[in-house]
Amino acid sequence: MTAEIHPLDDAVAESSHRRPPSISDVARSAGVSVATVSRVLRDHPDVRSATRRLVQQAVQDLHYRPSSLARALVTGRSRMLALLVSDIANPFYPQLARCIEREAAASGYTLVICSTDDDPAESVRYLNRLMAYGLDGIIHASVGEDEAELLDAAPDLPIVFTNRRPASSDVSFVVSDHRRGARRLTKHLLDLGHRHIGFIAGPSHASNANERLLGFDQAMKATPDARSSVIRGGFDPSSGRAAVREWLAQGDRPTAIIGVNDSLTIGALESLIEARLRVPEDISIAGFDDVWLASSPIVGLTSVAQDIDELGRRSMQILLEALTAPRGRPVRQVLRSSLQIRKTTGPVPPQHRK
Amino acid sequence: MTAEIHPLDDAVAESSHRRPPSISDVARSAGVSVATVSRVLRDHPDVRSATRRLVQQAVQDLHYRPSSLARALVTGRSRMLALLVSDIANPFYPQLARCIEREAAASGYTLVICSTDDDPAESVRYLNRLMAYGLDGIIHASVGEDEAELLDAAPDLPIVFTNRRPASSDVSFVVSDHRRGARRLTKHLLDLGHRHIGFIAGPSHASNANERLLGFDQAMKATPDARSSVIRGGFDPSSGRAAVREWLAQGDRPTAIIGVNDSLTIGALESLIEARLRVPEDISIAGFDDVWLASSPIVGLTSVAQDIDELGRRSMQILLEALTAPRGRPVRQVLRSSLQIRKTTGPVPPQHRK
DNA sequence: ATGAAAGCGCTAACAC
DNA sequence: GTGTTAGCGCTTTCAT
Repeated sequence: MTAEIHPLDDAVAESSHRRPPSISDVARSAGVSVATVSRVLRDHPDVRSATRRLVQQAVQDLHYRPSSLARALVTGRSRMLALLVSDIANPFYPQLARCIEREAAASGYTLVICSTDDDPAESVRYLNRLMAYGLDGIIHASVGEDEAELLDAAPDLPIVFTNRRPASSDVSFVVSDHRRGARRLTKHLLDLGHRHIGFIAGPSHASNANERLLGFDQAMKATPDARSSVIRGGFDPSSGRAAVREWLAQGDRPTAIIGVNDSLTIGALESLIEARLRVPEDISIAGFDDVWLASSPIVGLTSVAQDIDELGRRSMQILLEALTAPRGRPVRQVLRSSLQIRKTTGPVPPQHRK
Repeated sequence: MTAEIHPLDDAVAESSHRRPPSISDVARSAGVSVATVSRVLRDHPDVRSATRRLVQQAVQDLHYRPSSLARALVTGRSRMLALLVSDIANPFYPQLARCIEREAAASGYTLVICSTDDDPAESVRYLNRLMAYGLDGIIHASVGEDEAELLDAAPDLPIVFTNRRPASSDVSFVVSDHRRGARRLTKHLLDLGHRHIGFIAGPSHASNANERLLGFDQAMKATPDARSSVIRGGFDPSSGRAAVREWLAQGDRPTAIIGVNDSLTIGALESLIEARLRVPEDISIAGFDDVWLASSPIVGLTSVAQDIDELGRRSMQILLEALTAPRGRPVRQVLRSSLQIRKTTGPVPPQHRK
């Protein structure tokens, strides 16, 4: 392959920093108009196949790459999507993110993951920043109290909520049946003989946390001699640790503990271990989400599993539909969760039996 | 607040879908030219403060938001950065990502996190996709064999490697002193009396993994009666499990195991537990990175800690400099790692003492 | 089937 | 100080 010589081409080796080729460079090189190049690039049928090949050749030769920027500017669609999560360090979210990422890429969309810390201001800041880039849509999986602000910062932006149920009634969502899951888990503990169960509840603004608490309450209320203790906090391991410390300090600790998610529950478990309590002989503990670590033999945490992949797949699918069909009816889906019983829950210790 | 009436304004309630205001709308509303509006937006000094206020008022009234898209198209800078990671589900990366995200946002940059699976094709695909959006720079923290491809897919793009040392000599990087860390960890085990140490090495293409292996080898070679077994694999927990299974199957297992990262090591630990081996009484085990889970009392894994936050801060700082100063000399930094001794490493069991 | 031309929303000369 | 204007790289009528 020998280099051709272009006599008197303007800018022959003129500068070491040559700008990337534009569509008009391709057009010139192929001897056609920019419109034709544009058609070829978008697989428009009205192009003679000879012309098409000509253009494709020029594209190759020049290593031409179309500018999504310019394209987005003129079409008004950036093919860029955002996923809002509470905290990418909570293992539930990477799993969701990877799944959604894959789906998005398969449909030609680029996904930007935003860790909001459940701070509404941060959510809105992110959203505004991305809207300036022409963001096409959002999957909202974080649980901060940002729904109203978000919805009116971007009234016309397709959005689907997942992991949390939106308050507004005309927004699409996919969630797990948190309440039912909580009921089943609570029932499991009651069946094991526990009559004093602690619930580490997470922040009161989070709808998924509240539904889980609700399910717990329902199951407990249905059992006359059962007694519950609820402690509020955050979603992270340190909140779990704090809750356990509080129960231990006050002397009258529950014989079983439910944490509102696995991340927090693992923190609680840490504190139990530090306090030399044996799990489940002295105390039982269980969580929600069934993240990878929960199922690991190291921890073996009893947990209410969400079908994270299905959550991701469906929310992406709903968003894609909203993206093409402008104003469809909101889609509302609830997925089954499943109770995974492992080694952190066992019968109530003898001395606490009635 | 009563609504004003705009008689005969064009497009009065003409459609429910009004397009967002552009800079020329603002200009018209403020009674100035677009150039002046642009100046105000960019804090250009050559604007009378009265005019400035006028414009700012119009911006507020119209809820105007400048289009980063258009801006990027004309300036050639998108203020968008990418972080390439191997696998966002490996807890090392979210920690790094959050730190870098924060730094980026503080400098007005938006960060896109890309999980490459250490697949070069995936890296390049991501990069191309983002370059079409005018990506300004990259922090490369994934360890796939993609260096050459990446570097010539984007020869002029500022890039800094972190977590891995690039082969090319004129690329900036910040890494931890993996080799020294490995030597210290190995020495710790040798001091405990271990003479047969297994190393689960990760993929052979990963430079950080190789440096850790190198450090291990150095320390082992310096001890005449010490014997090592090395098993190659991936970076994830299942590779750790596979390695342990192999050692157990072949009967002559090491008395101590080092995993090339914590994620993999935790997998190995799982298999030890399943095999009813007591840690550290029967066998010792340790890893690298010191992710949060390693330091948790549940696991309490001995680990060589990287200063992840510092890694993030510095790589961002180097990238920012490269972004402003076009062609500076490459920056090469090596950070200290520190050995965290916890409860998974202990003296060699009596029957294995010489 | 192809081309010419008008923008998309902005910045950056350059004029006044 | 402020306005005019020519693009940035593309898509999209509308002609031909």
